[in-house]
Amino acid sequence: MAAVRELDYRPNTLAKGLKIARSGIVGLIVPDIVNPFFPEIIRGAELAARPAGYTLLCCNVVEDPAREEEVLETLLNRRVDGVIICSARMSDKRLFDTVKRCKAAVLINRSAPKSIAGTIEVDYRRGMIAAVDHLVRNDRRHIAYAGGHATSRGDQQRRQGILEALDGHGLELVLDVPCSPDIQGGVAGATAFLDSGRQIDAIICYNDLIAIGLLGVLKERSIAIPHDIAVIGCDDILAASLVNPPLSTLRVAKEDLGAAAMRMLIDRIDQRHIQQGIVIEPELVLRASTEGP
Amino acid sequence: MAAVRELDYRPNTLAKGLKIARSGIVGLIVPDIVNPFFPEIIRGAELAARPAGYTLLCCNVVEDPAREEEVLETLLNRRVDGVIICSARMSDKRLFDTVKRCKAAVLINRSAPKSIAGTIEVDYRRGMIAAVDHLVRNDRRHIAYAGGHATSRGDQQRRQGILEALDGHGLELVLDVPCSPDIQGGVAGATAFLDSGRQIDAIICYNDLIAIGLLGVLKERSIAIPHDIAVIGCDDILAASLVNPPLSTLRVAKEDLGAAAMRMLIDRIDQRHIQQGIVIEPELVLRASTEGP
DNA sequence: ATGAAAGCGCTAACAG
DNA sequence: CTGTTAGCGCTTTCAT
Repeated sequence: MAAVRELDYRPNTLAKGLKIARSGIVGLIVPDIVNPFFPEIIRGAELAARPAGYTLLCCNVVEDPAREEEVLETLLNRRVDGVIICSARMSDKRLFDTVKRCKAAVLINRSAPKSIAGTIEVDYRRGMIAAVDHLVRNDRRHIAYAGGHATSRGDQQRRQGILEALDGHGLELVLDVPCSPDIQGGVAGATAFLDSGRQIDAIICYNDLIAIGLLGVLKERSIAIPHDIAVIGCDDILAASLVNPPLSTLRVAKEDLGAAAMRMLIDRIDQRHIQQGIVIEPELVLRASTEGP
Repeated sequence: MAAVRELDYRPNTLAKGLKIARSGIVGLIVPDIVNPFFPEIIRGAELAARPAGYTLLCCNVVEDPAREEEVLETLLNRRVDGVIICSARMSDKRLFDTVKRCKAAVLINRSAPKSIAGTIEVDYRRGMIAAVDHLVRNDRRHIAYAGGHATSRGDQQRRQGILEALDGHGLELVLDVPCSPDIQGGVAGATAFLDSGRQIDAIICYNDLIAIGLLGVLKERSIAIPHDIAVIGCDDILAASLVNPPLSTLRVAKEDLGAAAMRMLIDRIDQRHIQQGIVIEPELVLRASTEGP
């Protein structure tokens, strides 16, 4: 102990990791760290990781599937003890093949055989049913969807919920436009809606960023919200409550989501497969971009 | 090569790191990943790190100096090749002592002897002088400051610029209230301003989150912005342009900042100390929370 | 050119 | 209970 102080000795975590075959690092892959949805997940995950002695290595893949694979490969070579992947865009086959090589894995918003990875999914289907029901209750009949990437599992679930609910009301989806999941995507989407010439009185968006971009264009074109067109987003990011008019949205407990994913991952690392899959219910938050309940 | 395929061999980065005494990991410490200022820095840093073969290990210290030290220690034990620290809150002594043990380090918004660490600083002093000048030019005479943590170097620089500019106009700072650098901090700050009973016609905020929280309270109390009180934020986060009224602010090139820090760090890792310190000039962005120029 | 061997710093197993 | 040793998987040096 005297020598420790004398030489300012620090244990070398690398060497320790090599010996005990555990790096003490868990990876977290997110599509875009600049999208405010993900930092809260990261924070939840990190808050759960540190007390358990793990360091969180979070990687941003800037919405690029090739980079997603490359990053996952890097993490595996670093012998991370486990990996959490948010909204993976890879094909099932490639994803499962790679993830199988991990000691432990948890997928957020993607399903997988429980032997390969634990899963945490937001029930966007149910959430979107609530959103559509609310719109129809307020006499909206011409509903459009500003969707996300086709490769996104969450996008498919949202669409499924929307179609199902519309069907229940004897309605059809007026328009379905894929958008990149950011403000620019919403701007482009809005233009596509307006240029289509179709009658639209409500737009549901894949996420709040798209909704915010859309809102900007509609206001510019002097379209009254919600009078002419009601808008609903998804995620409930900070900006959703701040824009004008404030945005109705599906709130997702993002920090809880991250923490739950991390706890599940640690359970799997320790070979305790207590819970195999968790489903989180989003909550419909009504603000001025749709009329009251 | 046949065997490589056969056995699905993957090089063990840990073992390699142990041998060559380079982990290939660079650390990035940010005070709060949920504050939209930082994800853009992270992205810039990551985008610069990957082509150079480094993996970015980004750590969130949730505005807690104790955790800041703990995290830095963890990174050192992992033998990271270098560290970038954003807005470090530690005392000079502790910070320098720890950072000295790194192979390479870069500090963002904190100064240090160039032998210990490279630095990237935003010239908040100059930025705030521009902000005050603009307010005074529009006949604001009773200016208050919603500041940040006293331990923040950036806070001191902002205050210095404000005081200097006010002095040049023969004015004094009406009120100086420290706020936690988030929306709640702005809400608390607004209450403190209003309860002070002092006459105030402009408020400059440490960052946009504080300004946004403040804006909410002012609107609630039916105070007209900018007519009664002008508000200026700092950072130009996404939400700044979206709130009502849109927020005037000091724009900082966040992604560039992160990328510049990473390039400087890599230079230092490679023993090329090309640039020792960089100063970034913020840009005054005028929106409706202050009157036009 | 290709191959053998030493050793990075740690832990776990074993001997004293 | 303390002390020694082998070996984790890689790179680098040295001998063939």
